Amino acid sequence: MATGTIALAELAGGLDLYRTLESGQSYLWRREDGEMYGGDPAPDAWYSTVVDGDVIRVRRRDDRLEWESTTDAEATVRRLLRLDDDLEAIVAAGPDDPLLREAYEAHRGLRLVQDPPFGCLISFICSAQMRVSRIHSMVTALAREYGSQIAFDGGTYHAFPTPEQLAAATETDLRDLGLGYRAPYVVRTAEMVADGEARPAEARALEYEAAREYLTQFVGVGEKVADCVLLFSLGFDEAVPLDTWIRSAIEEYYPDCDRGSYADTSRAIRDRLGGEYAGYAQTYIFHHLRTGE
DNA sequence: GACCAGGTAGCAA
DNA sequence: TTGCTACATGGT
Repeated sequence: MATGTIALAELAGGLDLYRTLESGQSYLWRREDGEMYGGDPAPDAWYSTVVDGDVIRVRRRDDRLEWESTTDAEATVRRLLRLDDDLEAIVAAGPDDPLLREAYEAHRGLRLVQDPPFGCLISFICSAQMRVSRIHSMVTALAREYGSQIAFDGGTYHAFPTPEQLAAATETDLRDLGLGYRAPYVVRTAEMVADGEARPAEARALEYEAAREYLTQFVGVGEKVADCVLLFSLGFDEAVPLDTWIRSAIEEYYPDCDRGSYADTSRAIRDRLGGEYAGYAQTYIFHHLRTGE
C-alpha cells in the first residue's frame, strides 16, 4: 500500500471533502462510513474512488489530507480534487454579488472536481430529472454490476465500467437497475465511445461553445449535461450548467439574464458570474440553494 | 396521490 | 429555430 499526506495549510483556500465530494459534482466517490448525502459524516471519514485500475482513498486528519492507494497517487489526488487551484484567488476575483458572496462564505473549502471524462459523461446522462442521492445510487450500481473488481486493504472496490464493459449491457439490463428512460441513452453512448465514433475528452481541444456542441452528439446529452461534463471533467471553468436550481436563481436574483434560449441565457449568466471562473460560482450557488445551508 | 428531481429526444409548426 | 410532450422512478 502506498500512502502520503498533504498539508492543508499549503492549499490556498483549504479543502472541505464533504462539500467537495457530496455537492453533486462527482458521483464517482463513495464515503466509506455510510450512505452519502445523508449529512453528518465523521470529520475524518474516508472517501474512495478508482482511477485507471487503482484504488484511491482520502480523508482529512486534523491539518492534513491523508491518502492511501494501490499506487503512488499524490499527483492523481491533486488532479481529481484540484488541490492546486488557488481557491482564495478565485473567490477574490469573483464579482461583488450578494448571493455569490453568501454562497462563497457559507461553503469554504468547496473545490471543483476533475472527474475522468467517461464516468462523468455517464453520470450526468443519468442525472436527468433525478435527485443527487439517486444519481449516486445509479452510478454505484453501474460500477457494481459492470466495473472491474479490485481488492485493496481487505476490501473489494469497483471501478466505473469502461465504455466496452458498459456497452455490453442491454437496455433491459439497465432498466432493471432502475435507470428508467435513461437506460437506452447510457447504452448507446457507451457504444459510441467503445466503437470509437466519438470520445468526450476530444472536446478539450475545442473552444467552449464548440466543445458543448461536440458533446451533445452523445445520446442523452443536451446543453445542460454537456456543460456539466465540461465543468466537472474537461477543465472549462467558465461553463455554467443551467439546471433547475440555477434557473430558479436566475428568476429570483438575475432576471435580466433570462434571454430565452439556453445559449443566450448561458452567456448572460456567465458574464454576470465573472466569466473565467463562472462555473466555480455556479457550483457554490447550486450547493448553497440546494442544501439551504 | 400529486409533485418533484443537476433534462433530453422526437416531433410539429 | 422554437415550443410542446412523453419519458421511469423513488422520496416527500
